[in-house]
Amino acid sequence: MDFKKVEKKWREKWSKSKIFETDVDQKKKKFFTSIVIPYVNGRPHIGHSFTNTRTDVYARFKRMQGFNTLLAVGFHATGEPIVGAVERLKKGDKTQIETFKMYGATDKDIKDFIVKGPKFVANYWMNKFVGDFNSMGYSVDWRRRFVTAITPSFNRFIEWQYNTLRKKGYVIQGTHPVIWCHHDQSPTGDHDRLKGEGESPTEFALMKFRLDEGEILPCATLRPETIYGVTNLWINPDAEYVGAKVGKETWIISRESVQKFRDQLKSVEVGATISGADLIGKYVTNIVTGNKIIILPGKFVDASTATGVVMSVPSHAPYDYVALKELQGNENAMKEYGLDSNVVKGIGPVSVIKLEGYGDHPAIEISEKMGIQSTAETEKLDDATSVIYKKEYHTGVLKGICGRYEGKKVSEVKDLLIKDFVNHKLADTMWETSNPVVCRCTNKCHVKILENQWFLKFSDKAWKDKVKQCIAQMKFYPEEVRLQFLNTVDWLDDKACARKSGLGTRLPWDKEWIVETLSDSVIYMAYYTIAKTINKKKIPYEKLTDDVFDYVFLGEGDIKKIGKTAKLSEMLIEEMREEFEYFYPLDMRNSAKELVPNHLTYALFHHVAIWENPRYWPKAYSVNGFVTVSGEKMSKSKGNILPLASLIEKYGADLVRITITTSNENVDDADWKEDSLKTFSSRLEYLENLVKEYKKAKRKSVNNLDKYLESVVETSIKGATENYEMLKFRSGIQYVAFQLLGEIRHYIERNGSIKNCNKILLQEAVSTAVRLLAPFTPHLGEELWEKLGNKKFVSLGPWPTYDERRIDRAIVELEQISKKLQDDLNNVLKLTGEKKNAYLYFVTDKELDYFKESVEYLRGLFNFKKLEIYKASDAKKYDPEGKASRAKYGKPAIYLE
RNA sequence: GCAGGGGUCGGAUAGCCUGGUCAAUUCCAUCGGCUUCAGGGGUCGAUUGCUUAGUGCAUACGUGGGUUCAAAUCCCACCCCCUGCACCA
Repeated sequence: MDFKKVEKKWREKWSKSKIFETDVDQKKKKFFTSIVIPYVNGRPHIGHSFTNTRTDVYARFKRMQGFNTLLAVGFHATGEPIVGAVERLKKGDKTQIETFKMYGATDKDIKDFIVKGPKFVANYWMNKFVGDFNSMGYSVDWRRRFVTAITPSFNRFIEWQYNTLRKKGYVIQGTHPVIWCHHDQSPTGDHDRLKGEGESPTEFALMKFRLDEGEILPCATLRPETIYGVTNLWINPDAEYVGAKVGKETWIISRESVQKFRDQLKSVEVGATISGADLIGKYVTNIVTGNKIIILPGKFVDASTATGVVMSVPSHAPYDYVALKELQGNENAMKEYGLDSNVVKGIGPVSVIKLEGYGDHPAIEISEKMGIQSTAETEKLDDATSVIYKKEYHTGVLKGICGRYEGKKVSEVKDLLIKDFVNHKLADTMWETSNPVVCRCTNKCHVKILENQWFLKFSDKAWKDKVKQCIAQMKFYPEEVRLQFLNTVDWLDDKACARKSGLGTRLPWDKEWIVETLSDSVIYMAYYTIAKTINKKKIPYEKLTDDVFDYVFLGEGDIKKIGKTAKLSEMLIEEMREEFEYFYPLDMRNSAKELVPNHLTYALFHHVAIWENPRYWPKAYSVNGFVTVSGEKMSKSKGNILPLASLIEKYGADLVRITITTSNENVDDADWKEDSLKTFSSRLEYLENLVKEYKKAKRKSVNNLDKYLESVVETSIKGATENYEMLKFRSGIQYVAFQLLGEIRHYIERNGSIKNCNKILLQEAVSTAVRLLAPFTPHLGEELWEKLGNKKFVSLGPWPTYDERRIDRAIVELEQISKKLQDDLNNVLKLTGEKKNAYLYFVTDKELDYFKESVEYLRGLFNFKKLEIYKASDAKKYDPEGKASRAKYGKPAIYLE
């Protein structure tokens, strides 16, 4: 069949007849779902299509079942990527140009992108999306589309959403540490990093040491308990330090760290520059213990990390021990910095922590065991540090030297120590990452505390409980993901919901903030219900006041007053209200698993916050995995991204649809294999052929085989319907493409030829197969449906119904016995070689009767001259070797000669 | 570190929650036969070993142990793999 021609034909018919434009119909039950709003900085590839096609298949299934089904699609442009892409294009970035070109942008388009900017880019790709979705045969009501951040009335809707949330106390303001790029003046997310993926801001204790002159040298550490074992400080002699006024104190810190403190809400007045070398040899007081210790040179000290001042605890820190030993063995270095070698050599480790399995100085032990010779062996040192740190943290106990903290476990006392030290002004704290983070712009990042940031108060216990209540009444496919949602709700903390850059809607009460992407795409499904009216009547956004939305979505207020102040006709307001009331809630949301811990969960938070009444909460979530291509992850670098358009061009939409949707049905990754495409291609051809041939069936009488076929049809309908219902498309399609079609083939073969088949039953079987496949292969479905003599669209049903009573279990069992008997005959013949005559002995009359109809078929199948059947108890039977005695029910005895 | 998921006969998947009917589902792959079939067609058979007139036995479901008349399925320990951890779509 010419798939492309057929697909074009039906796409046009659908579009002309508008059957996918869904309006309120109070007489019919509705079904509302939407495709997860795609981000338009490119074009759909096979990855999107897995999730999206599953959604369309489900919508089509529901539509065929008779639901007034609305499948809505909008588009997403909120955030940074589109803006970023345009920026990169301006700089002539090759990868960006290639990416866009791969999706079909021309040189001229690229020029337009640069000149006309982000909104143009978004609209450009949106149109491509619409085209591709249509080519795929998605049954979308396009009257309801919009683009977030770009469609003004949608932005108005988001303003209403945030005003409402704020009124209810769900939006709060606060400070928050983020990893910050000073160069870009923005937070640096994981994906924006050249180095340091997975790093997050950590609060370090800042231990203070005082020079005799009064200046403070602050050392950042995660191990404040080791303050009792500090033997010296390390300063990088080559680095530049500054004296800086911090509060009432003067600190000596590396020049690089000044900006950090400023970004962490400390006022820092920079004074004199001090070279690291000048500090070497001076003494400071450990203000916790009162001990005097010396400052030593350490070139390994990174001035850009923390404060550039490091405290040395050789007993418990491998780096410090190795560095100290290195210096003690280096007379030249000591001389160079004017150090008294006797003093340096006199420094010995001070033990602070008792650690099982180790002696007094775990760091020394492990360094020696690992044979670490110099501070240059950073890999080994990092390992050693990590081992000691973990072990001491979990099992170490503080010794007597720690005064009132003696006998406490490190893990128990750490927080208390920091608190005590800070309270007594012996220490401060600062934010830093454990490992360096480098921004894509190659700048080194540090932690900044953002002020006046707006948050969604996801930590709110009552809010969480409500979400859990929502989860309890929802359906999940597969059921296992319910747990993931519950866990997400538990660990979710306050979520920053606004940024200062990118596309988006401004917070109505604080215009310098823009609502962030994951926060403006959580209740947009509600907007679909009213988008039709807004788009059709071109309602200007100013008329969509908060009062209007309150009335439409919440049923609050007096419509007469609202209409007057908003200058909007009451009728239109009522129309929107009716649409919302009819279509809401969302009956099914299908999505990829990556959205479980964010978008899908946030959507629940927002729904329960805005709509108190559970009637409006989402009904069901379905989650699927990602798509790999022949076992490999799709990525730009591997060059294996498969744009949807090129696949449709190559194979036609129906084949792509059925192959991708049945490639997997749980949350594991789905693999796109061209091999499976072949399988379906031949199955569909066979079905097509059946539609051509079925009319040749002439028989009117009904025999056992017909009853068998009838039973198989019923089982297939049942199996397919039940599995589709749970979006288990792979299992469902097995009933149709493999079981049902296979059994039809078997049926025709058993009848000898199509001509001998029962006319009505064969037609019914074929018609059933066409319909059960139609959600997957809608174009072919329409074509075959038409060829079967139907006048209406198969897309509108009716879905085949099933009746358990039509399944004749006895007949099914007997046919299975027959298949098994064939196997047995085969086996015996293989062992004995060819035989002329066959004799079969049955225990029951039931079997004997059934096989009477099959004698000729079996004889022909094995080329026997003669095939006779007997009841095993028959006295007159022919049975020279007494085989009949071995017959059992379901296993007739065999004699061959 | 915190949280979740998983390791099944060449590949991919089902079954395990509610132990036995599981040598284990289904698709694919490979090999062989057939179909006047020649190269993305259909169909039948084989793909742990031995044995056999359609059978039976022994090994098999990450590793090691346990519970039980009986375990892929329940319990314990261990090894390995994957995913998410936020201001980013």
